[in-house]
Amino acid sequence: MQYKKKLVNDRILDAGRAEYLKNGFRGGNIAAIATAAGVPVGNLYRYFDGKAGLLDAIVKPAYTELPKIIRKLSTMDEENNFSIEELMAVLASQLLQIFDEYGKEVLILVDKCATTRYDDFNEIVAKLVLELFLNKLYPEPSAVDGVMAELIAKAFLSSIFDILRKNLPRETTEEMFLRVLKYYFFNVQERK
Amino acid sequence: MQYKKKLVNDRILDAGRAEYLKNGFRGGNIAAIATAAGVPVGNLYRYFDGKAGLLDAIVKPAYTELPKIIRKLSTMDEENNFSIEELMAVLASQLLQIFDEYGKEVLILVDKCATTRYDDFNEIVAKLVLELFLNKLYPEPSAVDGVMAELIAKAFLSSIFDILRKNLPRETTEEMFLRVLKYYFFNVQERK
Amino acid sequence: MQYKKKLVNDRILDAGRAEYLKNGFRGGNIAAIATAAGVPVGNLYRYFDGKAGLLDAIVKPAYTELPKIIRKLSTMDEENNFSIEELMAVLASQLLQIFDEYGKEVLILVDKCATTRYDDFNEIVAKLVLELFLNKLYPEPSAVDGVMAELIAKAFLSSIFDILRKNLPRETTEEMFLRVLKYYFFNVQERK
Amino acid sequence: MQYKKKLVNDRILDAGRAEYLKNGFRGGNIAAIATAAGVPVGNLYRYFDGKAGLLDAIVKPAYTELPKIIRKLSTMDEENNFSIEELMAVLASQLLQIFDEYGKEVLILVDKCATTRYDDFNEIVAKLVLELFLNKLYPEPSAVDGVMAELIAKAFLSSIFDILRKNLPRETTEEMFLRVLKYYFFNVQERK
DNA sequence: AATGAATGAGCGTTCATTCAT
DNA sequence: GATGAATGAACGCTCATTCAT
Repeated sequence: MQYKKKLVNDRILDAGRAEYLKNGFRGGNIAAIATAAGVPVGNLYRYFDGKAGLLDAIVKPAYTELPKIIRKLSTMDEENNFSIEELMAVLASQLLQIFDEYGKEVLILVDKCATTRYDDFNEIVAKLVLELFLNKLYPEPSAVDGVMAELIAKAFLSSIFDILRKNLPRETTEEMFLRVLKYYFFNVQERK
Repeated sequence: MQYKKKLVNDRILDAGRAEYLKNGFRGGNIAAIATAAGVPVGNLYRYFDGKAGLLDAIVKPAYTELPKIIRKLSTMDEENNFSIEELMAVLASQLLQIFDEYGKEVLILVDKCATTRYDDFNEIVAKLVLELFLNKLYPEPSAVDGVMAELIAKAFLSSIFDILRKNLPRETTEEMFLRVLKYYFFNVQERK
Repeated sequence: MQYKKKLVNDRILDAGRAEYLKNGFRGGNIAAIATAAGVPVGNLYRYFDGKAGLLDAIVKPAYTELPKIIRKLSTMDEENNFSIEELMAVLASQLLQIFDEYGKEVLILVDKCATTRYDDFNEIVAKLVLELFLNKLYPEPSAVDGVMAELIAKAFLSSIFDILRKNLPRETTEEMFLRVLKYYFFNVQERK
Repeated sequence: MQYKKKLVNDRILDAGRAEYLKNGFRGGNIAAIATAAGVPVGNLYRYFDGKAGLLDAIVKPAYTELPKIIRKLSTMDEENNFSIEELMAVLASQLLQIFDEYGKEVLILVDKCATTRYDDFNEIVAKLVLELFLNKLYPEPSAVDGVMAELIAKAFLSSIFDILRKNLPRETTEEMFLRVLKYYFFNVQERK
């Protein structure tokens, strides 16, 4: 029973991921997911706790992992006192790794989870990125600097997610990541 | 009684705006809008052409005006050959004006119009901003430059909309607009 | 007040007649009637007792008059012992007269009063016509003769109403009435 | 479970047929049909495409078959040059057959399909019957003959449908059909 | 008395979820 | 455990009728 379950489980996850990515959580259709997965609706409910439960299963790992990685980077940074260039390089490689594993899930979180319990994902990640760079960008931030830093963090992320959306080859993605990082975080103080 | 109709009309618009902003178009509930407006459902239909018609009434002006203003800026730029600093100043003041009038509406357009006829708003505006700045940022763009320019246009807009979301006092908003413009478009070539 | 009322009253009746004739009672729209009559909806309700009451006002005279006339014909026939030809002539002229006054109303009764209290109109009139002719057509009717007579009465009426629907000039209508009468009631026994 | 689906399907069809026959298409109530069929509303939509789709399922075969049969009769007539008596006999038997299969459906088509896509049924059938008999009734028709022929075709049909409405035993129905045919189409020229 | 805005029950339809087999 | 038919609450919308002005 368990080995069979794994297969069905994955087919449902695949179909759900595709459906939620295409139509969002609200617009997503459980019957369509079941059909795409080749599973009767009733059975889908044996594997997942309904529409919301399936979303959980698809999206929760990415929802917890991405913040975790950025937090780990923060502690690494505190320990090593990275230069901004070093931080950029590490962040780029870490993001790449996450997206290799959770690319679609992240896009669902970013774009398709309005009115779900995940709709704070953007805020959470932006706040973490902000913390990561704030003291490097604005060592003694004014009020306006603080707002700016927040805006930059969000915009940086939205650019990163835009790249992700483009589904480019891995190397191109990597190059774009680095250019974007440079664009956002290089010589920021001179641009005040 | 014209007075009264105007009042009801506005109450419905207000309630609709709030509902769509909170729950999006799909998630928005007509009965809830009617209740919030203090109007029975049926009466709402005397004022607006259903759920979609109400969205039209709320959002169409912003949907047409914002692109129009950017296009006008493009022709002004062609005529006067603005420096990037001049262009930034004019754009900032124009955006401020639009947002004074259509702030919430723009946010609905940006975030809450998936699966409506307005879901191309972000693309349209991004493309126009891109055209506005492309030749100033990358006079002879490479392929990667082109992608970058597109990313920057989108990110710039998302920052602008983030500011809008913050609902800051007008002067602060203005200052943030200018800082953001500077952040995005100043000395870009040196950041390649 | 009373002289004004007459005018408004008639405009509503006209509009209602047209609407019910076009769309039937169920399909008829009170707001459309009010608009066509140049009267606010609310006022229509001061003149008539709603959608059904307006139908009453339009249709009741015809609903009572047409049977009355045929009944009168029956008693005349009993008194004078008309030949079938004479009866046909009198009936034709009487019907013409009724239709001059209640043409549209009869058509509403015939075609557009399904599910109203008038939906027995066809039955009632057919039964009366049947009585009028039965003893002349089948002096000693068998069971099948009785059914036939009923069918003929109904069919005769439907032909009469068809002519009415055509809205031909009065003389043509009259000629058609006579031909139809002749077609239905002449030498019937030889057609058994 | 195919068996079960068939059963539910038929229960809905039965309930729909009864409801449409009683209240017409417009007046028919989907919830009432579902209740009568012992099915929740939602399930009805798994079987039929809504109110209109259910009407289609009930009525379409009759709508296409009855005209088809009359057309086939027309070509048979052209080939064999039937006498009017022969034509009458064939028509009677064909109609009987259709009504055995589609009796109620035809009555819905005749009386209860105003404002649907089937509301031309009476016209279509009348025109076909007219074509079938016109040259036999009035080989060289005058203008008035033409109108008369049309009236007769319609009245004949309404008599046929009246018989159908009576729900008589099959043999009686057959006898009535023949008498009606004889009544309408025998020695017509002598009744001018 | 006149006006037309307000009212809300009722409709056809959808779809996440449950349940009988 | 697997299946997909069954379930019914909830939605957007209509329109005959009422009511405030």
